[in-house]
Amino acid sequence: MILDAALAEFAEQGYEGSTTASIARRVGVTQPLVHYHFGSKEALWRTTVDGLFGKLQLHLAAMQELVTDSDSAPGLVELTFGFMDFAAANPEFACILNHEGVVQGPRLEWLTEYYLRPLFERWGVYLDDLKEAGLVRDIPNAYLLFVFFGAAQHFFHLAPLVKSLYGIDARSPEASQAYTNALLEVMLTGATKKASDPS
Amino acid sequence: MILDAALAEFAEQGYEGSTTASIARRVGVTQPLVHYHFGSKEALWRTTVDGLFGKLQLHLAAMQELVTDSDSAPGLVELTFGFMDFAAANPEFACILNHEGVVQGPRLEWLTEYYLRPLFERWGVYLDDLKEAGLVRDIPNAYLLFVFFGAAQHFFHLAPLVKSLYGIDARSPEASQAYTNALLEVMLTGATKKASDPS
DNA sequence: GTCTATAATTAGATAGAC
DNA sequence: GTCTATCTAATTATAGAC
Repeated sequence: MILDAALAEFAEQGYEGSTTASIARRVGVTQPLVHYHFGSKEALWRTTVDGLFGKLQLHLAAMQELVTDSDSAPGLVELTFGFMDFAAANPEFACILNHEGVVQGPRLEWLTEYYLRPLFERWGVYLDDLKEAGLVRDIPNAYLLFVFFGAAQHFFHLAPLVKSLYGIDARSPEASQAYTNALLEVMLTGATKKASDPS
Repeated sequence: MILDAALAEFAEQGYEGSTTASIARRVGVTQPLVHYHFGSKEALWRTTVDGLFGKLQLHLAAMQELVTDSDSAPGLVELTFGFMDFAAANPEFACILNHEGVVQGPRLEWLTEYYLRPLFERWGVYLDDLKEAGLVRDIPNAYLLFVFFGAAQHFFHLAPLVKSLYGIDARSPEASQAYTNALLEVMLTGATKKASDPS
């Protein structure tokens, strides 16, 4: 499938570093075929990203169905767990965001407008509710979300670096689960040991 | 200065996406001049990264001089503050790591061996000490450090995305300081509000 | 749909004048 | 040291056969 190869290539190399010839080589077809199907490199990139965010939206919608409560706390938990789940299973998501988020330009504007702003605003509404209820600290959403967002993605995004440093396969189910637990523990209660903790 | 332009280009575009012609254009010189000074694109990349990590090491050494205590806690605090300081002032650091950390290869191996493993091991020694002293939770260093590392870099690394989403200039001194405070608060005590907190 | 052939442009790198 | 000129290979994209 050309789109799978394109996702892998764009995730690893970024838009500028990717070539339609290399994408074609991954699938074992010729380079002009990529243009026949998608028109241009730019159009291929958009179709690829559309597919990725479509997958995220489907994943989040499936999780959100389980939440019937009108309260914000379960909504935030499901959104957060759902996102971490997705980020662990689809490291290309973090890779593409980390490539595109560093330079202003039409691709970033498009990503923000269509996909990222709605996602962050959904999170923001939950957080505002929970701050008002006195359950979450009074830290601006931009900071709170980037702390979570950065920590949630880094481990999976930089899987080859994790492997090189610690010999851990960050994309294995065991490591994913363990990292998710560690992150949520730190996000909820901090990394320091409290007097009330079990020794 | 060619090296400054190279750092900006490699940070924004990654190695594959960067061109020696574009780097030359940033400084207003011709493309062959880049080769005259550095020999090849690969050699230019290494010289650029050497300079960046050299700057980090100088920065950390200057901070560490202030720590005379043999205890681990002040050492960890200085290393952590020093790193965040540096990451905020040099967002290219995070950009380059996020480009190179996603694909196995000679550049990543070189980065890990020469610069990243020593840095992470230094952090690890402090953390092990503090875990033994019962001050830090019993979470593997790989997880603990990637939570911090990811959160610490994300905000500065994705400054254009932060701008696009929240209108905040992540690289301004005020935002840097506020984000650093927020991150340390969450890392130390979590994002949830405790009964003991002031209302 | 998938291929071969190829056009137009751009890449990294070298030679040689000043 | 910095330039112009240039080589070779690779890039996006199109035309046309099957």
